[in-house]
Amino acid sequence: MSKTENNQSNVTNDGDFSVIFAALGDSTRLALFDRLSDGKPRSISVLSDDADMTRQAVTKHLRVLEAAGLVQNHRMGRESHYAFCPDQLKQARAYLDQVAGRWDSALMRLKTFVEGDDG
Amino acid sequence: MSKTENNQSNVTNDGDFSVIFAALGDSTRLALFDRLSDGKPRSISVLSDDADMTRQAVTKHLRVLEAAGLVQNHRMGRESHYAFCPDQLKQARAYLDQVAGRWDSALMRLKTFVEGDDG
DNA sequence: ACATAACGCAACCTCCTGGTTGCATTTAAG
DNA sequence: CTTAAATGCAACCAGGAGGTTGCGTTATGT
Repeated sequence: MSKTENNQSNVTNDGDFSVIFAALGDSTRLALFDRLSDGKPRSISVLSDDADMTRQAVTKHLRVLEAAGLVQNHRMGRESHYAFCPDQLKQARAYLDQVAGRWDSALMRLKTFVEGDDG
Repeated sequence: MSKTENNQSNVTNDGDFSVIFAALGDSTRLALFDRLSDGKPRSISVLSDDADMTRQAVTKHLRVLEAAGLVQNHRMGRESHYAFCPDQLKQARAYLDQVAGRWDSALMRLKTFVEGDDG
């Protein structure tokens, strides 16, 4: 990815975003994230109750989400509560908007080119 | 994920979205997708030239993107061109918007509750 | 005080993923 | 026609991801 091409991708670091997407790229984790989006923090046990896997597996998934900054963890007494964290979500949305915008303007350029060529 | 809770996630199938996010959840693939977002289709060789891996590896990544519907493939003579495909991107954006919206309205409810409680 | 609920840690296992190599095939170029 | 480019296919490999089990530790509740 260097100089042979008009590289205007302008993305400071794809890597960061790929971490976010990778965290959401598992159906179990996406379901957990989706469930926490109502704002209510939940303990690991509660989140594990209706999952068809072990508490430990859910714990691992929650830690992946936490490492990606999508979720926050607060220990309350003997239980550890995980809560939705919107920052990285906004980042991901902004990135996808940027990519979509690049595509749209490419379409615009093509359209005006064709129209100018035709008319 | 059943009935013990006010499950309004309203997501028909988390799985589909997780496939999209998983496809974007690799820095190499995200870079490829980002690069194709300018609308210009590119051959595998061109896309492999400035990647620090084998053509076969790039091919595999492109196929993952294609399987997720993020990219389209058209064979042109002896070379196969991959082009950006915006549909699934829009889907992913819409989903993230939905989640963010759920979070925002949860915040709103909390805010009005606190204000009503206080004043 | 004691039982138990909620959790962490670590070992372990299996399978998928990212990547490579070698070779065959199709297509363009000279 | 012959050569080289662009790709496909298949086998293979190492490492990581998802998941389980067992056990220890810390709080809660009674």
